[in-house]
Amino acid sequence: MSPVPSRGRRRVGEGFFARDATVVAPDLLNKVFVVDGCAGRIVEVEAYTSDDPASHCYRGRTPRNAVMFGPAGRLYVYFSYGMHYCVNIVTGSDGDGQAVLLRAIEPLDGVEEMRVRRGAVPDRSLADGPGKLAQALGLDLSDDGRIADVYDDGVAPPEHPRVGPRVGISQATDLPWRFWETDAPSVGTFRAGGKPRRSLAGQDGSS
DNA sequence: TTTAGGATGAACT
DNA sequence: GTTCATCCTAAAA
Repeated sequence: MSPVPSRGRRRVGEGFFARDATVVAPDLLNKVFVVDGCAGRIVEVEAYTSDDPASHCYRGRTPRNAVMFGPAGRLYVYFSYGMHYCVNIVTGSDGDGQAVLLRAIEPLDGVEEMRVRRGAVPDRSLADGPGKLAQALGLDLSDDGRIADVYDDGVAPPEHPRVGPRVGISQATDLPWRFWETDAPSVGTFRAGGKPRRSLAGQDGSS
């Protein structure tokens, strides 16, 4: 077993996550998420805070989201739509009820293992969505609450990450708390609601 | 290339 | 009974 990535990668401690989700989220871009020998660079995330109507913890603590109210740096995994899991990393102070949803990663290590779990798909499609990400890394409810392994391999977060409204929710869709890496091939071709506009910054410049 | 709609299980009110 | 932070397939341009 060689997949333990210690050389050249520095583990991100709990202090990193013990900040506001809206701060941690963009800072997580380009970090390396490691699970049981599989690793991927985080290229798309969404922040969820306790003030957020779209967040599971908005209405208070429940058995399902209990982990979110615990200490930062843990995984919050839940089952959604009867078909897939979603992976979050708990942020903020103990008891805050915040998390950052991992939406997409770029496979780095354990690609073969991911492909076994995901099937024969292009690399960029191995984990280019919340559900696929969980499947590729083999995460499920039994991983709820485990310590998140995030590493910094020296690649800084993008200075100007793409920012936009979050996807797939029906509330608070105006909150620009979705961040993604501009050049990541794993992001960009999703469904209508999630696809970034061709020019978020430049706008249409019509006329 | 883009858009639209259906499927599916668990938790919450 | 309703909601849900998604994914996949089909069809059209």
